[in-house]
Amino acid sequence: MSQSESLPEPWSGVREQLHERGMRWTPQRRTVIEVLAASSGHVTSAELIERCRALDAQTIPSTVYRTLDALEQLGLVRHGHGADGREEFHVGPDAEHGHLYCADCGARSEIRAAEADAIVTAFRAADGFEVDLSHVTVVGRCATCAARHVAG
Amino acid sequence: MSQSESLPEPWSGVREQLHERGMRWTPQRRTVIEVLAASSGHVTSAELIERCRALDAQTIPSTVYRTLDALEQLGLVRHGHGADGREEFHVGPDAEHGHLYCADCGARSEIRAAEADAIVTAFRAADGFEVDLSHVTVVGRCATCAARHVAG
DNA sequence: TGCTCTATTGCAAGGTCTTGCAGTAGCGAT
DNA sequence: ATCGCTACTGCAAGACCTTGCAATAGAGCA
Repeated sequence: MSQSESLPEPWSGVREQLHERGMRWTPQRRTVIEVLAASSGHVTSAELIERCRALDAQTIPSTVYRTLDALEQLGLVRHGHGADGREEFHVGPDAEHGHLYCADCGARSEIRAAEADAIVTAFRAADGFEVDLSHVTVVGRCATCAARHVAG
Repeated sequence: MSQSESLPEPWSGVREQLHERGMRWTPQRRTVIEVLAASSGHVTSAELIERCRALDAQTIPSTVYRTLDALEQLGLVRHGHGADGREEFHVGPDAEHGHLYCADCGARSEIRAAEADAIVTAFRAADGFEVDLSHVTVVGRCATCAARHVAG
């Protein structure tokens, strides 16, 4: 009863969502979810683990990874790989977007709808391939660095 | 003088290319290059290391990684990240292509020129961003699996 | 409340990849 | 042929991530 379900959307119903799938609500999962609820945008696994440890010093990395897998099955987070290939999580229900990474200056930005459409459409038309955008990081050179490179 | 430079193109001139950059020709590098010369398409770091060990049991992983970095500076190989984020190398001078990976059946294929152009053009037009295609692995569902998913 | 079933946890081991450092050995010059 | 400079190697430590297994503890039910 002292179930202070103080979690903000879209997390308030996680417990029920887990139960519907025969999964369990545990203190460890609660810790991970609290961290996710306080995060926005992208987070690397390492950051997540570190923040969990701040809430609960006993946090075990493998448990965090497995919890994230579980949450991904519920569609509450999505994982992708950053420019260096390390895992990275997108938080939130509308986390469907890819990333751009400038190999020169390290700038990161999100792929916008127009470009996203261009990609999805190109592959669908040619191969019937359905792209999972959220999983993609496109590497290259941003406008500024590309210009400097040509000029210099 | 018994320099049996029996390496096939584009490897025959590596030694000179290294020297031009103030880099050195060592037995370890020769081993890595022999392995690369005998490879085609894509290879993971792990495969590369294993094959090097077959030629020279003393092979040290970190040396292989560093050699690959050096060769990448010469433009002889390019690295990218597979669907699981692990490193993967493209061998050859025309290694400029990305990959498609089906998350359902695991099928892999290369991104063809038409789609590649669509991507490059979309980003250039919108942001002035110059995409490095060889570094990209696009994850999603191939035509077959997408159809099965809709039908099932 | 107490019991059973089994999803999860904690741990340990293993694979991948990076980094710093001291010693080694290419390579150009003498 | 020898010497000096410094790029490279080998090693060790460490970060990141996965997997198998025995023990633990949620959840529903009597």
